[in-house]
Amino acid sequence: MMMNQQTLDLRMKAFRSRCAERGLAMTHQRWVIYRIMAGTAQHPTPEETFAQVRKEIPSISLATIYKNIKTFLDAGLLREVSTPDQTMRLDANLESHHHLICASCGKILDIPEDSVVPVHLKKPLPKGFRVESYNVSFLGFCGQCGPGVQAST
Amino acid sequence: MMMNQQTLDLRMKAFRSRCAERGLAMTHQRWVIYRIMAGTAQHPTPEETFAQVRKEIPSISLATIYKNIKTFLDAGLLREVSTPDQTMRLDANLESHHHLICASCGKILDIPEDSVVPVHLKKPLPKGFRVESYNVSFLGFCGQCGPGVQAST
DNA sequence: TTAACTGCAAAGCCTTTGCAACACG
DNA sequence: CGTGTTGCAAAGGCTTTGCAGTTAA
Repeated sequence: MMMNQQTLDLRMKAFRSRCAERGLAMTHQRWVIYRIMAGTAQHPTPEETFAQVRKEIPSISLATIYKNIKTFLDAGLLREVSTPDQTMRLDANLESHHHLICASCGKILDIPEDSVVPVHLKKPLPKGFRVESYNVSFLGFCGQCGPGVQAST
Repeated sequence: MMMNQQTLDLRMKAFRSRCAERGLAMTHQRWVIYRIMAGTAQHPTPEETFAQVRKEIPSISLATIYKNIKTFLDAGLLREVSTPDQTMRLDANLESHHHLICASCGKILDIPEDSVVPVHLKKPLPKGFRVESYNVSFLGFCGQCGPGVQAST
């Protein structure tokens, strides 16, 4: 996960203009929150993001994390992932993709769209329904868990 | 949705033995909760279920609904559906199936497994991951909503 | 009869909101 | 400078828990 200063500057510039396009101020907090979310494939919860951001901005509050997550969702900079968890999980990967979910530890891995043969419907949909997109969730067990193995804490 | 007394008796018997198999007492509350959940394809929330059950058992408490939902989930009589909502949605349809989700009003419709051509992976999975099942969520707009149309309350 | 279940009320999360001080543009 | 943003604290939902009384088997 090495990243040099130049790359970071470029990303910050890109983020700054994406904010500008939407009339959002580019604050230090926003940049750190976004950089951390976009820098992980872990689909972090607000709480996990808070913990990470706090390492850089100890004074940040959880409310700011929540407010900005909402702002980013509205702006289309983040997406919410559906999981059986009772807490929100976020995804900064805006490309169309699918998910691999470990039934034991809950870990979610992304699968690129082109790893899956396009899904077809064999039968007509209920009348009037128009499909815009679809998402496949594969449920199974990751290497660390394996079926029958208890979830590690 | 007509159902005669005989059919109901049969279902109740079936439910009673399913409870017995798992060492669960067959209470009036449990039967009504289960019957109502199994009698709808609407993937009800605990609150919606509470409202329905209350019509028959006005004294029931929301805590009893929650406790029994948990009991049924553990017993495998219900499943939890993943949605972008922040509230739990339940499904008494235990057959393998897929979902059609209206992006506007949030309604979820079931699609039988055999309406979808089996999904294939073109590329290998991350090392060690074993897939047990998968679920396809189609996102779109139902007949009542249509894109661009405001969600009705 | 006895273990399990119910209903109530209180507590526990996660998330949102109101407001004064502060920062971006 | 003015609007938008932050941090704090309090409030709001949804869900869980503890307990005394009740019920199924």
